[in-house]
Amino acid sequence: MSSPRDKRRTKTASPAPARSVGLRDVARVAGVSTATVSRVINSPDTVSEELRARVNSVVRHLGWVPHGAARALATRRTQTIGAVFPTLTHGDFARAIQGLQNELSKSGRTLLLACSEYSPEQEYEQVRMLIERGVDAVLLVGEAHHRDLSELLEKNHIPYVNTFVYNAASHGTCVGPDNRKALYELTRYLIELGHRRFGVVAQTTENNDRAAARMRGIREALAEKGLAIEPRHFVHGFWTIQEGRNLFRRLLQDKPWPTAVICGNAYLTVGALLESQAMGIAVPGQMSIVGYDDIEIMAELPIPLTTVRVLSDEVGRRAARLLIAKLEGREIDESLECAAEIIVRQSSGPPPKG
Amino acid sequence: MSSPRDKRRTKTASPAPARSVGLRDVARVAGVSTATVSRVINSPDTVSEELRARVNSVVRHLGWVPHGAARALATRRTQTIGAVFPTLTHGDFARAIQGLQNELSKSGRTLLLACSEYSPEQEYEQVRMLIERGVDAVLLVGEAHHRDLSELLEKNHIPYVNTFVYNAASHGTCVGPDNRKALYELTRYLIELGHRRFGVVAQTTENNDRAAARMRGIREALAEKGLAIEPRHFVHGFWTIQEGRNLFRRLLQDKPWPTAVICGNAYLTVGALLESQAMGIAVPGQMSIVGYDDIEIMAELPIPLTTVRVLSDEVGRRAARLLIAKLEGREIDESLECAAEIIVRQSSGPPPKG
DNA sequence: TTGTAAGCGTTATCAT
DNA sequence: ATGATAACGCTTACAA
Repeated sequence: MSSPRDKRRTKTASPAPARSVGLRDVARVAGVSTATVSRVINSPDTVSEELRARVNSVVRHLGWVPHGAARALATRRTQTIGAVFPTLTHGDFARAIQGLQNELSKSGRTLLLACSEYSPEQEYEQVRMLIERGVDAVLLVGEAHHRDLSELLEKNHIPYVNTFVYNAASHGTCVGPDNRKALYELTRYLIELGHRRFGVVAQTTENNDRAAARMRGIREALAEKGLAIEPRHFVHGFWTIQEGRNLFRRLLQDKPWPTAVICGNAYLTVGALLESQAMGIAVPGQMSIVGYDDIEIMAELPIPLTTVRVLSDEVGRRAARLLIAKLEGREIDESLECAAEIIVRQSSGPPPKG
Repeated sequence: MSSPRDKRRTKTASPAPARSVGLRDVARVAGVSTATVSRVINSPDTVSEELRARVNSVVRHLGWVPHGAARALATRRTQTIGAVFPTLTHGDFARAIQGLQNELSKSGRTLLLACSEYSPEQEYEQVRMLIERGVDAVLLVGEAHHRDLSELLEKNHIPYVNTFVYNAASHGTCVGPDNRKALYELTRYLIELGHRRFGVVAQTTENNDRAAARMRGIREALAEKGLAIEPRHFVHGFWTIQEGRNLFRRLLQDKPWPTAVICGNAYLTVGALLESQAMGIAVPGQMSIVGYDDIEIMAELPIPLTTVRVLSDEVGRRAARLLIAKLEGREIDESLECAAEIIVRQSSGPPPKG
């Protein structure tokens, strides 16, 4: 008498690791069908009290861990979402990842992480790989991507979200601050303090539409008052503290100096301030220095820095909720625009007289 | 005439997303068997030039992306490795993740990320979930885990590695610096400068065996000279810059002050230095302040900080290589101990006279 | 070199 | 409420 189950283990002998306990074993030991075991796991309330208890006890006893790939194959869902960040060491992305992770784990989902190194090609490749790994949805940074990326995602029916960007035109696909508006307002704040001569220490805008939008905000606010940044007062490069120092020094090669210097990110800002102190410049008496993004050190330096605070972990969290909503076919009611709040500290003030 | 292929799509109509192109479609369009398509992907050189070209072109044309779960089910490998970090925002872990990621992607592997929030229970649960997700191997931080964790991993034949720890006794399972030795040597360095009265600003050692090992290193070095830390000169807490400031201030409540203060991590050190400056203490003239771990700001502050540099991204990279070697049944020849180098900057010097 | 078909460990349909 | 069994989309003996 050969039951259908005996079919297993007839031929195959893959070089892969020895198989361990499976749902089938649980079913056999518990004396129920595989369907019942599956139900106990996935919809316990459709199974009688008694069987549920029996199966659960066998599961624990045998130490069975369901095989995700098999489940994924059957359900065509992995409960995994993928994210591609330009870099992982930048403070705001790290915080976003933490928030994302937190929110996902609430619904038993996991994060599959990839890194584009600010290259659209690499971003495309990473997304492809994530899709191959079966992610249910994808989180991206920015809204400028490889030209084939959206097609790739749509062909595969993968919901996605662009983070750290927001503008009304793209509502529903973006979660983040409105970069342009944030720096528009920061610049207005400085103009209202009386500043007219501005310097900018920026990170390169190549493959970084967030940084580009921020530059736009600055320029628009200035243009409204008939102002502009002199070319020699616009310097840009990488984004470390070191680079901030170097760029700041370059900015001040010739007089007259700008009375206000806007920096493109937290690290550049810290660098600029430290260099200004090394050069003996009085901040804000002689010059105001402001930044974008808020990392802890900015508030702790001897001259605490005025900056724009974005709650990056909130960006991650909201992006997660948006993706989950999309997966469940729900509409989302919460706002997708994240506040970008100007935190005025001691590094900004009116320009020097005369 | 009904070919066996016609069996598909008889019953099932899952609520899951519409299926898209599959290997079967590629095979059909290219006029070859499914086996051939599979071979073109996995061992191209066993297929004739002609078919290979034809299949590849159909793959591109149809935009087929192989289904990872199906492949994982068949091969029992996911090419994914899991990592559980206590937190993701701490600088050294972020760098390790970056290194890990980098090294994994070289061999087409991906990182599945989880976070334990310094809780052994949560770590255990996260590992369980990673196993369920089918990770081929697991990276952990530290070597003190939930009591059932190693059994869980071993029962499931999952290779793993403990990172950010190293001691000769556990060679082969650990990749990282020898925390005890690193702080033993840092303390020796201070003793040799002439310091006798030490203060420690530590992060809590609860669920953090790395921090505990570092404390041991300090105490051993002191004990060798018949020295010890006065209880009131040992303060500990969380690990932010803020906390560093607070703890430092508490440390100096009564005189006589320690002449050397050792901090448990980079953020605490920065906080301690900033607070010392706010208090008008001369560093290093009046007091030396040293730290553990090296983040960029430490080198850039007005008084650059002496600290222990650990190449965290190298920890991530080596851990990845070790895991891959284990998966491939290879022995690894490179060292698993990562250097912990004392970087002497300006914050340390001889104690004040008298 | 290429094709056939069994099997990977689940879920879900259908019947009971 | 439970059981039998056909998918899920791929890999890989084994046969040709």
